[in-house]
Order: sequence, then C-alpha cells, then structure tokens
Amino acid sequence: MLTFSEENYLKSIFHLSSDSELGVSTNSIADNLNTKASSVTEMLKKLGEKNLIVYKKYHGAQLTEKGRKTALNIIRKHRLWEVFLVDKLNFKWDEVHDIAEQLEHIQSVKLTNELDKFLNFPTKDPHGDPIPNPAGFIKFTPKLRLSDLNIGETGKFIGVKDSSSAFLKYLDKRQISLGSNIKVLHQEEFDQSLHVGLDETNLTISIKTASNLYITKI
Amino acid sequence: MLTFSEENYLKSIFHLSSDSELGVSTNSIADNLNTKASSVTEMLKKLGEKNLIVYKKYHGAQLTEKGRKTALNIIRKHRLWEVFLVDKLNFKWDEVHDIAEQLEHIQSVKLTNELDKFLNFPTKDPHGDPIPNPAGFIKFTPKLRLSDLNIGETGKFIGVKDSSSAFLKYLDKRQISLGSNIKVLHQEEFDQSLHVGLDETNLTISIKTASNLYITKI
DNA sequence: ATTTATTTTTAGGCTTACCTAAAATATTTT
DNA sequence: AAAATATTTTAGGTAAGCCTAAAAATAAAT
Repeated sequence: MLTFSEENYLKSIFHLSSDSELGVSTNSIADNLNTKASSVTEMLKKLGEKNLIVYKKYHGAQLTEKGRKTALNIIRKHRLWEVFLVDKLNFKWDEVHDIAEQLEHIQSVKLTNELDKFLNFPTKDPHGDPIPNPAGFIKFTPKLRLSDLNIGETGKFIGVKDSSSAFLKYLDKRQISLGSNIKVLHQEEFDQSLHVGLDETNLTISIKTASNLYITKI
Repeated sequence: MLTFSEENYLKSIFHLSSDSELGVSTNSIADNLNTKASSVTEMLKKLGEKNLIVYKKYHGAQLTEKGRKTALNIIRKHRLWEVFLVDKLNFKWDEVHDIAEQLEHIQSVKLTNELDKFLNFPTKDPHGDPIPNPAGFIKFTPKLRLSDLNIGETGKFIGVKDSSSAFLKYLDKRQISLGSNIKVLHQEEFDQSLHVGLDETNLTISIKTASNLYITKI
C-alpha cells in the first residue's frame, strides 16, 4: 500500500518519462509536483528501496516494471473518473482534473473495474488521452501537432498537450472540440499564426495554440 | 480545509453523540477510531481551536453547529457514494462501507450535488440510514428494534444497528432484506429467541439479531 | 471521606513529507 | 582542463498524527 504522495511521485515520473528515454531528473519532478529538490531526493530513495524505480544518485529515476504498472493503474483510475464526471455527472472537460486527482487514489480493484464496465469500457478520457487497461497496457498514438502540418493538409483533433483549464476553456470558446477536422489554409509570415478551416468557418490560431493540439493526418 | 483525520474525528463524535446527550468521552472516540486516548486528546484540542467542537478537559467533546454541519456533510457524501456503489456498480450492501470511507473525503460541492441528482436524490443509503440534505438537515426516524415488539405485532425492517459486513451477509443468507415485514410469533423462554414470520416462511432469530434490526410498527 | 480504580492528560518519541541552507557532484563555458 | 554555473544531495528543522509511559484528575467503592 502506497501513500498518496508516493503515488503522485510515480505518476509524475511516468509522465516525465515519456519526454525522454533517460532517467527523470530530480528538478523536473520537483517542478512538476510543486515541491523542492531535496524533498524529491528523499522520496526517490524510498521508491528505490521499494523497487518502484531505479534510482542512481545524481542521475535521476527510471520506473521499474512494477513502478510503471503502478503508475498506469493510477492513471487508469484518473481517466476513468474523468469520463464518469463528464459522461454521467455533467462536468465540462475543464472541470474534471482536480477532482480526478483526488479520486485516482481510491483503492479498490473492484470499484475501478465496475466503473470501467459502467462507463462501457471507454478507451479515451475527455481530453483524448488513452485509458490503460486493467493489465496496465496503454495504446499510444503517435503525437503529431497541428503545427506539424503543411499548408493544405487536414488533421483530426484528437487531444491536447496543455490540458490546463484555461486552455480548454479557450478551445470551447473558439468551438474547437475533440474530433473536429482542421485544415491548414495559410500561415502568416510575421508571427507564424495559422489560418485554418474548421467545419464551415475559418479562424486564426496562434502557433502556440497550434502546437498544443494533437491531431492525426487525414 | 480539514485533513482526513480531522474529518474522521468529527464523524466519530457525531455518531457517538447520538447515544448520549452529554459530551463524548475521549476513550469512546479512541475505541471508535482504533487509536489511543492520548492521540484523541491532542486532536480534541485542535478541533476545539477550530471551533468545530467544544472541548473541556476531562469532560469530553461536543460538536458545535459548525462541527455538526461538517460531520453531516461527510456523512452525506459517505451515504450517497454507498447508494452509487450499490445502485450503479453492482456492489452488495456489505461491500460498500470501506470504499465509501475513502470516497467521503473527496472535496467538491459540485460533485456531491451532481451525484445526488444522478442518483435521483435518494433519502436512504443501502443500510436504511437517512442521507442528510445539502444544508445538513437529516431526517431521524424513531429507532424501534424488532426485539421491542410484543408477540403478535408486525414490524417493517428499515435499518440495521450493526452494519458490519458479517451481520449484513448473515441477513442475506437468512433472506432478511430491507423493507421486509416481520411478524413476531413467539418468544422462547430459555434464550429469548424469536420465532418470526417473514413473507411465507417462518424462522427463528436470536435476541441479539433481533436487537440489531430497526423496524417501524405496522 | 478516604482509598481504589478508571479515565484523561501530559511528556517525550517516532514517521512521513515537507522545508532552507550548505556541501557535493555534474555540466557547461571559456 | 580549469573555472564558473547548475543540479543534486546532505544536514538539520518543522508540523501532523500517531505511539508508550507517567502524572493528574475524576469517579467508584469501601
């Protein structure tokens, strides 16, 4: 049985691992968890002793298979609860993160699996992120950004890189929603902003926004 | 914002208050929470400083209005989650307590109220206990036990005093379920056990069991 | 009304998860 | 490759919530 804190560290290490193949640095974890490097060092030692990570002093942390499975189980719960909140309790996609951060720590295998069944075995959460299966298998889709497309190409919007409430609300306002097809029509020289076609309308989005939108080419 | 521990103490004091009108004793809280008297003393001081209880050294604790409202909100969440688990996720009434103990600490007013709506504003949990409303109002029903009935009288089974998993499973086995009408037919002299009629069948139940069954006279 | 027993509080320790500041190690720059 | 910079670890502290053992207060028994 892990503490909430241990679970949060594992989740953080998992998320930070996807960026690089090497060990995750102490400082990056500290940033990610809004804590201090010294606190992280302390926890890394503990997680190392529990065989959840491999920790080499001054060289960061890497999840073991056991740690990875544990992290994926927490992520599974987080994402299932997000689906529950949106699909069953009328929450918006920008309102669910903080509550799911709490719910992800509830311990009950039966609960998780019954919830999964109740929700009809969803494969994605409300932000388009894949939901790991009970065995800890997760289906990654190659992550193209809208900003990676060439002029004239079309992408289907399948996820967000920045899932902050502010960004999600902004997308709502611009009526950019998961599943939309977005065609890149033109790029401005001076600020790289993109003119895109979305449904029947055209709109301009900043390069920053475009690089936060995950798409698949169509 | 209260810690899980503070919330558990408030809940405990609330439950223990219903037995007597006086202050709740340090030892009874320690028993109830499986902790030691010295730990309780420490916490009572803290809850007193936060104006959640009135604490007089050597004379136990009493909830303030603020403390009572807080306790009832936790109990509301606990019982709503129990309904969710039974009604939506196929849990049995003897399986939900431990999970609800975790879920009751999730902080989100919107979540609680949306859950309430989703469940169709239930008034009782799966064990027959009343669910407080959002304002902290709770509807108490006078608590008669089956053992209080005279020979020939009939009671409708509306709740349990002992809601341990073991007792609930025992009731399942005897097919005694919430809402059943139970008629007291005869009482044995030597061990006070009761012969009762339940639906089409007759059965014998111990006086201990009978005193754990809440009923309303019919 | 003392003595005895029970209950409660105080005193002092432990663990977890934080923190700051200083020391040690790595990395980057020149 | 040495110096400068950045990162990470260690050392030492804090608060919450638990503990045991001893002291104090209350309640019960004689």
